[in-house]
Amino acid sequence: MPSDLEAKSDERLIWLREEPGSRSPGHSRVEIARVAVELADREGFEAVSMRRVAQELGAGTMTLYHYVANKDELVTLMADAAMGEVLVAEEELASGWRPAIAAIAKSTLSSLRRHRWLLNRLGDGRPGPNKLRHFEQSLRAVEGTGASAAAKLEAIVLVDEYIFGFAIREAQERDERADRWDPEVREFLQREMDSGAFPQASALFGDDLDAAREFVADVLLADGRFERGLDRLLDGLEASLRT
Amino acid sequence: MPSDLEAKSDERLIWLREEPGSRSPGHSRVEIARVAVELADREGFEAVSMRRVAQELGAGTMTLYHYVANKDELVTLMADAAMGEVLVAEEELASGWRPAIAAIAKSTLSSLRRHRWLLNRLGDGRPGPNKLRHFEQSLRAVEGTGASAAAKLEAIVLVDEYIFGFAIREAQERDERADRWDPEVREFLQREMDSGAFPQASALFGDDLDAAREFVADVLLADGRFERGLDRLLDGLEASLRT
DNA sequence: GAAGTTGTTGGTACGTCGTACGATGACAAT
DNA sequence: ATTGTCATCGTACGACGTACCAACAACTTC
Repeated sequence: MPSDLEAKSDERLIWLREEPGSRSPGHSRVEIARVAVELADREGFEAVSMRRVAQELGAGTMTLYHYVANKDELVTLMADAAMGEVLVAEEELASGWRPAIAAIAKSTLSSLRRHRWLLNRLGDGRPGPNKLRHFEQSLRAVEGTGASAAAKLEAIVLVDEYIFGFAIREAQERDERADRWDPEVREFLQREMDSGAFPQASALFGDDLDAAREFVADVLLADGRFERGLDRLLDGLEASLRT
Repeated sequence: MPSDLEAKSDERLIWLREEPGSRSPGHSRVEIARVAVELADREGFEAVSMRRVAQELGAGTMTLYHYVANKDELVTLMADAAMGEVLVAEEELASGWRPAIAAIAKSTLSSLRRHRWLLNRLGDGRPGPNKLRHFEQSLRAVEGTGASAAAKLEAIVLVDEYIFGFAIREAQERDERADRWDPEVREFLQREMDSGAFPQASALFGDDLDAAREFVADVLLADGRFERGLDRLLDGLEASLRT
């Protein structure tokens, strides 16, 4: 019933199976993951097929299955590789919980920006080594607050949720702007506005839809919007930690 | 480069093409969307194939293509149908901006809960009629604040982002709990904790991983966590609106 | 009525995908 | 040399989205 894999799995979790290596294999999981991530970054997630990744590696398709049980595990590897990039330098953690959390948050966001395909895979939260490391860092960041375990956990999760939400909306907005304000969409919106059914939206947008589009993009992609929202969240958290 | 459709499209946007109807067709877009949504809710998003939806409808596969140009449009229809459910009753909007926004937010969350597959499609923000209606409602909700257009927009988006983030994390958590705390994952975590590389996490979790798992789920799935986070956000917004 | 037009249906087929199966080659131990 | 096992990957199967087109049905025009 859960949308994901039905788990045939007499197989063990990938993190518990060590990768082949006894007789000098030609590849490795990290190499495969790296190639797959590069491919996804370059040509989009839907370009990542077993055949294509194998080709990119200069190997036969089925060779991949010696390193990975199925495609889902490949994606798990990719996601964990990306998670490895969000770890921040140790010094960043030393300067109080707010800057520390902010640093981790910004690093997470920039990883999500680099790897947009991650956004589609946010739903499946299988923890991997790098996700654990990230979690550990987050805990270190809030160590000094003296808050309860539950409060710490909730704070970390709340910030993560904000990051995901922001990244999704931002990517969406960027796509829309990159599509150069598709005339079809424009026509649709124009018609809807003219119908009179959306007085508030019409008032907000004015009569010039193009200008309105520009305005929306400017607001949503404005520099510092992420930091501003994060600050609001941290303000709320700080207040609730003090009580 | 954007991961989505390369837009062959001499075709027009689905909302600008009226659906077939001149000679009493056997189906309709809303019917198709309804069936597809039910199927996705029941058996997960990956069960939604053109063949399967057609079968569910008692029609031939290719018949669908008379109502819809391709699968992507079917999904667009599904997403907009789900958006229709987030509209709230008019009275909810009358009682001040905070309760109004909160009502809309809760309605949005419950739609995301009913249709988990929506979470995977959050990235593609093609606006449909129901999304416009939802946006209009949100604007009505903040109408009384007297804030600038940009501030209103930013506020609405910020709340939406929180909702998405929350829904994603919650679904993840629910899945993990529903999988009955997979012994493989448990073994992996146990090993990592024992490695000594995660002192903070170890301290937080204690030595009983099962109890720790329960604790985390309790915190993250606690009643009212959504409302609490939302309140924090609205507090921040309220403060920033006043200045 | 008949004939023509055109909306509606869906069968067949092609190229893609994930991957099961099993043949082949390469190395290490005997 | 022989054997066993690791590593590679060709072939094939059943799913998928959908292009193409033949068939049918309903309305229009005479």
